[in-house]
Amino acid sequence: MKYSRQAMILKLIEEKDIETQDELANELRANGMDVTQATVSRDIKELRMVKVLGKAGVYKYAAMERQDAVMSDHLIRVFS
Amino acid sequence: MKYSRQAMILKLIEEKDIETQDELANELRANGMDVTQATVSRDIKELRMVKVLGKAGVYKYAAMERQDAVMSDHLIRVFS
DNA sequence: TGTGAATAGGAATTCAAT
DNA sequence: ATTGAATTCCTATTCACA
Repeated sequence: MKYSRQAMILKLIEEKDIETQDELANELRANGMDVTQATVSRDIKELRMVKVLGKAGVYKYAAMERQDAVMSDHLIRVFS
Repeated sequence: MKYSRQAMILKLIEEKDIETQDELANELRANGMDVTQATVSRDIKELRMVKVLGKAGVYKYAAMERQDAVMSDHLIRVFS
């Protein structure tokens, strides 16, 4: 089921640094969710996730905060 | 020169939606800066830019707001 | 350092199929 | 609608070099 999987994705990226979609797919499978990279890619798109440069200078996936007001999308800020 | 190119990159992504690094390289060349995708990739990394889902449901490059305080980098917000 | 050419690796999409 | 397999496309990095 899609929504529990997407919820799991958001949880996973908070708990650990996920560098690739394959890695995320592996984590999901380790949590009993059978899924491929293609689906992870679609989930990432729906969740409007991004790949950001982490502190260690390594790329990792991150979630966007929900924002319902009108906004531009060429300026992004990282939050604590 | 690297810094004027990176400044141009930030300007370009504000002016128009850039979907790929090749497209960005083309724009830079159209502005007299001879550059390849490899360098654009490195610039994007240094600038901590991200690829976000734009309003039209199409991916585009966007800049991160400067943030010097300590912060997590798994939660991102789009700004107006 | 900074860069390009080439490549490897990663991600988005197509094309079924359900 | 949702997904996987395969493919295409895109990006990060390697390797050489200025």
